[in-house]
Amino acid sequence: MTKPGQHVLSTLRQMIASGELQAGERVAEIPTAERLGVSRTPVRIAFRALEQEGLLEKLERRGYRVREVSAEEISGAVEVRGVLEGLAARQAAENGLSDEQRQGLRECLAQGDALFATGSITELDLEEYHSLNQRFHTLILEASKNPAIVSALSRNEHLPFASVNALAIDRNHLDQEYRRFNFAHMQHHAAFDAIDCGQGARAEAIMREHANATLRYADLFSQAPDNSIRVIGQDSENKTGK
Amino acid sequence: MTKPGQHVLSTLRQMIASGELQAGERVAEIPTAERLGVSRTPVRIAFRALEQEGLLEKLERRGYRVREVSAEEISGAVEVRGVLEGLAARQAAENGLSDEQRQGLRECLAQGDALFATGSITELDLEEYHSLNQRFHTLILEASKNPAIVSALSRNEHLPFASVNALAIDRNHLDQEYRRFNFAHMQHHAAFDAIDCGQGARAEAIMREHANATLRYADLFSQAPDNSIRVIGQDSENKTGK
DNA sequence: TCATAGCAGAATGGATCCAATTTGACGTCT
DNA sequence: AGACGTCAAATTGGATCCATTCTGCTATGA
Repeated sequence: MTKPGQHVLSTLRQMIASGELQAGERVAEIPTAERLGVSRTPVRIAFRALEQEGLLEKLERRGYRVREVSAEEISGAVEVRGVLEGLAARQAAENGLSDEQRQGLRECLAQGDALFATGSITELDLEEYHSLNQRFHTLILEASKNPAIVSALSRNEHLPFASVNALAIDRNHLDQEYRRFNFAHMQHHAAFDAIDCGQGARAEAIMREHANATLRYADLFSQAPDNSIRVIGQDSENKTGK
Repeated sequence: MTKPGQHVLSTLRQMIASGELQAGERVAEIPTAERLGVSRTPVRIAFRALEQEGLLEKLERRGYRVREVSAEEISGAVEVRGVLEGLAARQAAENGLSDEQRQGLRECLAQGDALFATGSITELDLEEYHSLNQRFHTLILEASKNPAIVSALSRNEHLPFASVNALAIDRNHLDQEYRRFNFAHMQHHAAFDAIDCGQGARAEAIMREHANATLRYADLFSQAPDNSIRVIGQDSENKTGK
């Protein structure tokens, strides 16, 4: 923990993503500070940042609340991600890839090929493919040489992805997940091909559609959010309907 | 000043946009706090926010520095704005406009028509058109019903727009500005027509190209030989090449 | 019995205090 | 003369303290 401030921020992010802080739950500075063993100052900073990221919403004079993300919001964010990564792919195609960028993308594709070669996939492989996927997308963003895309995306990075990534892997239907990720991987191949050939419009179209692959489609939207407002603290059993 | 914290933030933003804090200049918490007559706490919060907005960059253990925005960065941000507003226009076309949205957009167009009807334009008119323009764009973003677009855009709101909007009006060539804004206004008409007819793809294409109208094109990039963008203000004679 | 006023508790926002770390300079040694 | 080590100044980061304000309950009066 070389940077305690950043540590508080990422810890809270993780607590939200993991569901330790449930959607709709109220969070206050003092209990959170005590819980994490730090002072109120870094917590205050972190709350502001998390509000910016869309993970918290401010209740005037009553602290913050973990935002509930609706299905529409997620699909809207996915669409935003689609056009931005589409733009990135187009600009990457127009700029041309450097040798190391091409190399990095090819490695991602090859490692993915190896993963899917067996015809089945384990839970562990999914984790590995996930990091592979992240790397591929990051490389395309870099290749666009447009930092504004990253900025615009960083807002959505946690809102849809923290929710979707935690949710989107259905470990009870690994065969179904296999097909979904295999399809996404094929889109990666197509996107790389288009970028490497300098086909900007095609690369854009592929990446734009590809964003939808981060969803499990209708399957995703079946969770009922709890509308009750609770304050986190030591007495969480005291959350009776009051 | 009901919200001093917000006040500090917007004051600093204004100081950067107006050039009172020059690009590349270092800013520290204590002098800034004394200058604004507040404590270090709100300044610290504001610096974090300004860093997020891309107006400041952090120097490790040495405070912050006002970022210099390159021409490439601005054109990249404009392109991001283009695809996002294009997406908004398409979704607005797909969703259909509500009666009041249609009414609001038509009012913007009519007021713009009145402004341009005389065939010439004064500096005052430019200010008015500017607010008109803002309203039009905001209405389209609202009509998209996709808050993620606004989120993604808010990051870019200050970086390119604070610079470009202040920059982009060349008060010495109002006739040229007239033609430029007239063209932009025609694009507004076209965009509204496409949205109102439910032509999503056409609306998207128009708004996407329209983003470039926020630039003075090549003219913009010929003023700063060092690639840095300067803000025109009251003391524009002090812009010696240094 | 219901409504209103007042009071206590709680929570944020800002100010100040303390600690840790880095920068830059100065002096000395090789 | 140059380089290295040490020291002081400055600056951020975290912790604590005080003021303000909002909420919710309670008590009293109609």
